[in-house]
Amino acid sequence: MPELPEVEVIRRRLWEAVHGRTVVETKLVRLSGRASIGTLHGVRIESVDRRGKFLLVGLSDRRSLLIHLGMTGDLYVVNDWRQAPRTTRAGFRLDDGRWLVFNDPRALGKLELVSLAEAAKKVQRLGVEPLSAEFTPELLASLARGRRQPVKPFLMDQRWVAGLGNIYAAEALFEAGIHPGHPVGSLSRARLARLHRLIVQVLERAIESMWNAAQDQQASWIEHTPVASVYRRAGQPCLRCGRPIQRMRQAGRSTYYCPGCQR
DNA sequence: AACACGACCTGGTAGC
DNA sequence: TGCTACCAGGTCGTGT
Repeated sequence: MPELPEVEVIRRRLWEAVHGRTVVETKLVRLSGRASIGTLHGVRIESVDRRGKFLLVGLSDRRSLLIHLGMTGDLYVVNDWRQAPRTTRAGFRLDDGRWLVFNDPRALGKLELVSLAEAAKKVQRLGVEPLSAEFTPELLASLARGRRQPVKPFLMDQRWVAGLGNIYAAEALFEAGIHPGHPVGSLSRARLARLHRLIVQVLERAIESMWNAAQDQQASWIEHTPVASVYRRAGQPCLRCGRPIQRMRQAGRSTYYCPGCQR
């Protein structure tokens, strides 16, 4: 489920819950395939950072837990191991008795324990952070220049801009009034500037609204996106013009858009 | 370059 | 109720 806003909210909740705590026991469950890690104990959690859709949990032994949540991953703290769901893949007991749980029903996530240098290297190939000062209309324009690729797959490619996934790419394009199939390189400067602004806005709004919602909940996943004007709304009327939202296939993924509002 | 497609995995739901 | 088919917020590798 996690794109940038979800991962960011998870990061903030995690930081509040675990910073300065020491891991005293590791439980690995169903941890095959993409997840690999040794056991972990006696190390203090010193930081929880995010880069794109990756979480980096910095440890006192100069190593880092590098986590990608895949499609269905979640990371949170429970008071008791018995509260961890059946689909849990790893758990870390903290020195206050609580458990940091990596829950991942579809098991498409990744969790690995690497050196700080290795972690840095792995996230190095990611593109610009869309909520950083580095992400400007000019940068977006220069990334787009000369590319004939449809704008939506372009936005979802983590090498250019890191953190947008299927939902927020579709939502930002709807807000910007841009058709997802429009070749990114032939969008006007003004439209790219508008897209830039709406990417930032859509992400910030989602973080804010989920962060507020997260204050009330202890451990459960924030169920749905606060901003879904088009995503998964095929056949339903567009909130702006009333025409039915369309679904199309792009690069193997569903794209939702309004044929009236998006050109 | 820009796709399509399959692999990796499991669960929810719509339709019969 | 039970079965099937399709859908799903991601990434990676291969083929065309």
